[in-house]
Amino acid sequence: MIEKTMIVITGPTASGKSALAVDVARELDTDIISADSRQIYQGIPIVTAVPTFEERGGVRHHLMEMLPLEAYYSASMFEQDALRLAEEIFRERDYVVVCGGSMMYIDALCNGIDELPTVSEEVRKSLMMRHITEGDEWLLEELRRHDETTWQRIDRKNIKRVFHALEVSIQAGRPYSSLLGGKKPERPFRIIKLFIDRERPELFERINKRVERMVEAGLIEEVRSVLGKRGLNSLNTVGVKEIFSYFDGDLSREEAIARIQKNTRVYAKKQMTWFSRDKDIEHVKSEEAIGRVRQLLEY
RNA sequence: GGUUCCAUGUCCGAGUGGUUAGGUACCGGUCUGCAAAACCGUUCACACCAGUUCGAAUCUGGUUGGAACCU
Repeated sequence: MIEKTMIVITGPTASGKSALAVDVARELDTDIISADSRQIYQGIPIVTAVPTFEERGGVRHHLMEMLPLEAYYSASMFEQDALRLAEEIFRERDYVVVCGGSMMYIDALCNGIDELPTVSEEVRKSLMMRHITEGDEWLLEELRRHDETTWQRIDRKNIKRVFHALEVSIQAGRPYSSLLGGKKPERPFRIIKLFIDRERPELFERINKRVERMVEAGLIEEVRSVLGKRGLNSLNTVGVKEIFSYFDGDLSREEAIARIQKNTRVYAKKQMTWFSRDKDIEHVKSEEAIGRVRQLLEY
């Protein structure tokens, strides 16, 4: 019998992941699980490039447009949801396709992520208040008190991470560092991880064009419709912040669009950097990708 | 044609005789819970030509380019 196999398709934004995933899923007659931290939200399909009905080619897509913008979500929650879905799909199929560019989500799904307590609103709020009044130095001292190990090795300029390590330590009642380093879990299925490579000039060209298409498709109106919710993390997204600046009058329409293109390129580069050190990933050229999948699955 | 003003790295932008502005992009990197987040590193200048000076991005003259106003 065939070993259950998860085919993970990732790559920089605008590299053509979604289309490839649909091709593969159709060929294998299975579903797609989206691994995208923004497409999971409802209300911003244009700016997050959610595939249209036609683009989905009849393939069922999971974990897409399923949460209100206010909802909290994380890599760990994604791991749980994706594993549960995969298990369900594997009951009837031998394959499942995962597609997305959210680096940490893919890492959590493939390699697992340590179990951490969910930080309560009370802990988070009170820490936030004190941080505001006492400042970064105080926060660092607190971290040192609660978790010397993490204090030693953390990037102390990255206050977001300092804050998180501290809030988890407080919530757990033990150092954050003591909660890490769990064993890499064994997944009950084979994982094939592919990264779509594209020449940088070509990728950048695709990004620029895609942003233009988004504008034509109603990007600005879409962002206007969520203007009242600005400030939410789900809207701290390339393509949304720049249009907010345009509404504020800080940028002209053209400047805003150019900046979206620029920031999308920056994001694509981050994705490339992240995956460049993943030794389990296979880099494939976009035009060779489908052939490589067939080869790997021994057709 | 005349008068005045301007000319700084990809872009924005400070400096007005003598140590790195800064930001941003590019390039490179970090990453175990909001990750399309957050953070870090390197590189890149003083429009051009003369002159003054121990020393000029900074002062003087000219050249080129630009802006505003006048005719």
